[in-house]
Amino acid sequence: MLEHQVIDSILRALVDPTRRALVERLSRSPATVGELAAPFDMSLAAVVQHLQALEAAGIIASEKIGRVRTCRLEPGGLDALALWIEARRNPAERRLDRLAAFLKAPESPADTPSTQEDPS
Amino acid sequence: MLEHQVIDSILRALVDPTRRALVERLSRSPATVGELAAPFDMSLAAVVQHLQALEAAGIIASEKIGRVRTCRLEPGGLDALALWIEARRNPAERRLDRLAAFLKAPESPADTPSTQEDPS
DNA sequence: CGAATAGTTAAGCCATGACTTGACAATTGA
DNA sequence: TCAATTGTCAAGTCATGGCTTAACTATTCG
Repeated sequence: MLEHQVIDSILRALVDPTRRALVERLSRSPATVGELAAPFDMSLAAVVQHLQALEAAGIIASEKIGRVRTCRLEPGGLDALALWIEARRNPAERRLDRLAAFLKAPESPADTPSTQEDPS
Repeated sequence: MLEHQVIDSILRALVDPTRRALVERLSRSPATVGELAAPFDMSLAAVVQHLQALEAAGIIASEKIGRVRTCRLEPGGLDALALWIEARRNPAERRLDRLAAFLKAPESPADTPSTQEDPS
């Protein structure tokens, strides 16, 4: 998945106030779907849909034991967005993007454009 | 404006890919509306609307000289979101929220609930 | 087993947001 | 002054996203 799309899904997840509240709740401790839904004035199904969006974005993870699903915050789930922001904060630090790309490169360090280029 | 709403408007601004591209462009250097619109396959009016959303969110600023408007990135425009993310990254640092609130408190440091409470 | 619990999925409704077009305003150059 | 440039505003169209209800699955308890 391209970094660009990762950031897109994170932002689409966080733009909803209910999902932000869920993230804030989970930043304190893990919780079950029922516990997470309780404070909200909406159906359980709606909360489940929000949780699915957060999980698809890699912001939370969950495990189902028996009939109960427990959700927790995914540690590095917001890193991509934090890096994007930091890169725009000070343009001089836009190298951070390359660093991030390098750090999570899968294989073949030979095909990276790196610093030298355009030998035409 | 409450911090909660600031974060909301920042996220609503950044969730659109076109507006993110505009921010990325402006993170390199200021530019006029026409220059900003050029790379996009959409009407100038649409780009203007995007720029208004970014400015309303405090992410960019602009100044009109003659008939040309020049836009630039607003230095601290993403700070509120960056702080929110940082606070969720490590729950132990959720004190950052209080710190941020304190630093931009207008007056009357007497009405802050602070740490002690519920003397019932 | 049978009923209650906990969650999941699907379908549909409705508000919001992104884009278009067209009319308009204001500045600048010939 | 007239025309081109640069942007702005308003109204309307269309797709997307958030919520609901209803039907359904899977687990636990009596």
